[in-house]
Amino acid sequence: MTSSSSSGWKNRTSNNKNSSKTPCCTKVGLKRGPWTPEEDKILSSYVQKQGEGRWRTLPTRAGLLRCGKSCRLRWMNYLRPSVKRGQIGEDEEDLILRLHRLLGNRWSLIAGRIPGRTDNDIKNYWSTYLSKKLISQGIDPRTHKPFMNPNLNNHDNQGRPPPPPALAEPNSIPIFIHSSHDDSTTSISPLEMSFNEVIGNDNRHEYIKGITTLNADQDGYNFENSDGFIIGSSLRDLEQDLHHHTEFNTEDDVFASYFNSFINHEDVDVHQHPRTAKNLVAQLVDYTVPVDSSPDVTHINACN
DNA sequence: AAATAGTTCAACCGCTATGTC
DNA sequence: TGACATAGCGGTTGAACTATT
Repeated sequence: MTSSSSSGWKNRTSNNKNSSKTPCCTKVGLKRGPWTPEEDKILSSYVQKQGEGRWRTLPTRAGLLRCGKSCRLRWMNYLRPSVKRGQIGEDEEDLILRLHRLLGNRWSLIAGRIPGRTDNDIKNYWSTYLSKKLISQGIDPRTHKPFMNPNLNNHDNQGRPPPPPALAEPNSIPIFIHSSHDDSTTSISPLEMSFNEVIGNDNRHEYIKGITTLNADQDGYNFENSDGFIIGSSLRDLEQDLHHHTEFNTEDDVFASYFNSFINHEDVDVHQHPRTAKNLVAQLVDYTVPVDSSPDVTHINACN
């Protein structure tokens, strides 16, 4: 649907619950509702010439009868050349699911990791399609875990029970993994995280060693995998991501300390707080690894 | 063919974070 | 340090569209 084809946008000003706050678009003479192709053209050419920003005064400068907020939204969500239109692909859907499991409804952060998609796109796709898909699989879209209360698993209108809960997704962000029988670590520049996961039973100690690298410095970080995705854009984002999503909130100080050591390329003694270290690495190494099944951390070390 | 129900998604709102003075 | 402006976020709305009865 293109907004420019619609015409009946109702003025909702009179319906505002809080009438003491005046929405910016209620100013007399300012237009609301769907944008026309002419308005799009004016806004596009103005922003391409003058650049983004100063949205409040942009409408006057550009000759648009819109509020700045509306102009910004139209540009960011629709007119920007980098905005990708069309169907969301399987790979994008998979990434949205995994990022949502980690980040929750933080649409902007999720969108920031999916080139060309806006937060509005992701949000709409989630609420109209993905959340329903998870529910139909017996998975709670808020927690990404199977519904605990069987009453929530509604039978369909023909009395059939819902399908069984989906198994955990396979690790779909490949990282470099090799088998090893020793737990020594190998340096990988510029920063290495290592983990060992015991497989087999107690009598058969076999380790899978996973190694990945995170290029981080004071200006930012990137975490690239073989899918070609670069996850993350700024150090602050990463810090916020991790702090908001650690399930060990009571250990925030330890977590912060580990994290600071990590970004400062300092060695960390993981044995004092193994659970927090495990959580940190689980979050860093692979967005798809649930904390419950994340591997045991044996080492976090800096290398130059 | 018409009525109704359900879905989609652009655009809105209120609120918060951040920057500037 | 506080006031104000601005940018950006997540939640919500509702017209347009599509499917079903």
